[in-house]
Amino acid sequence: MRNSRSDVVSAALRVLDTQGLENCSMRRVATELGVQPSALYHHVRDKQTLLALMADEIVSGIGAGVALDVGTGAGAGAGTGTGAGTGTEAGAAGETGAREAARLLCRDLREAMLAVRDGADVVATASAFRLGASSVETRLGALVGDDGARTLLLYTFGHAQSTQTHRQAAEFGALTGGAGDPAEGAGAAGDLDASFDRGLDIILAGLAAS
Amino acid sequence: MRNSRSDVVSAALRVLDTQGLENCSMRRVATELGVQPSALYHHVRDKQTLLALMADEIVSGIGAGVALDVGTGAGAGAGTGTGAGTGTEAGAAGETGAREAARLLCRDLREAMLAVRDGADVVATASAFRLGASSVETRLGALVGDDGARTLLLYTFGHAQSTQTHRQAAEFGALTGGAGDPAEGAGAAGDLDASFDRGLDIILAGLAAS
DNA sequence: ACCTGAACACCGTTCAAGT
DNA sequence: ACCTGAACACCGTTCAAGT
Repeated sequence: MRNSRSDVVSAALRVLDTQGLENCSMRRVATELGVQPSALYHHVRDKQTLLALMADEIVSGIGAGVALDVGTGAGAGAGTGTGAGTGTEAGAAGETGAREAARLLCRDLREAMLAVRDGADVVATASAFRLGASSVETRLGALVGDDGARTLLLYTFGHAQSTQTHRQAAEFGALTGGAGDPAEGAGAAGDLDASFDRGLDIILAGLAAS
Repeated sequence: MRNSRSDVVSAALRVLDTQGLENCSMRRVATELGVQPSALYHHVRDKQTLLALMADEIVSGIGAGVALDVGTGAGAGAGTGTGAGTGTEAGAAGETGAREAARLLCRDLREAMLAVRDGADVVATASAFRLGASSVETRLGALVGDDGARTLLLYTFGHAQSTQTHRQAAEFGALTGGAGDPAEGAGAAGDLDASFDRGLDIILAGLAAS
């Protein structure tokens, strides 16, 4: 047994991270694996399938530190017992906890995508747009409802893609451009993180207002 | 003068709409134009540039019916005069008008992208991710602030992409699949529109709560 | 200015054949 | 089960040369 399916996925992720999505061809993955291109098709139906497996790998392990059931379980701060008094609401403190858990989940997802070159593109195209594909979507749905989950996910994907596009442009500019305005290069990374958080705030405020 | 730059863009949009983005190659655009592939490079630097021009064309004419300056001008319902009494707020009615104008702009943008096959993909990758590219972003920024504009745009792009992906899958299923559950096919289109509006509501509620 | 013809360095995928 | 070798039908882009 020379190579397994997960060997192929690992090699593909290595190529992705070093060469970028546009150079992540089946032929280069094969070369990375020391094998003929046709050999890949023994492990994977086609390139699209390989990209989906890569996306799964990128988001695997997301939200490990985030409580699973804030509203209903015994996990977070203002847990289970608040039910009877508050009527139709599931408990105000519990709802706040759910939104905070959703916030952490989105931050975690974003971080995982940004950790590998063009990761946001791969994840967004491979898993965002077939409904209910990811466990993250399910967990978000349980926390803030399906509409909220969808809104948060699309925002998170979009902002991560935008972040990676800007970072690549900045890298390119640093290589080709002049001496480089130091303030511009330094401020950019944190600015993008802050920008992401502000958008997250807007959506979470909207969910609170429902 | 055989062909102009905008002839190339038009031909490319025809190919896009009939064959889809994955088949919209320089060579097919050339064929559509009755010309050799190399001739295109007299009008357009490279494929990426052509895609950007196509994106501009797709979103051109958006928001024609939406008032330009709700908060500051004389356009919409509760115009200019409310300022003095309400202090730091620019007038509650004016803010509501701005958010409603933003809602119309986003709906308009979505509609324009959905009007051509894979239009959302083209617009999102070509113009969403270099900041301040579109006039739509500028207009949204004037209405609800930069963070709100970015959040609304990313959501609108993402949802439109998702919508087109699902529609294509449904089409494909209708061709290859069985007799076709009539309720499934009929309900899908309106469901996606309603889903978009609900997400929009969440974000606009969040902006109102700021 | 606009286009042709030919070439270069790539793609994804299939398929018989090997071990 | 896993892989090779060869082929098929494509790509984007460049460049000399034509009119």
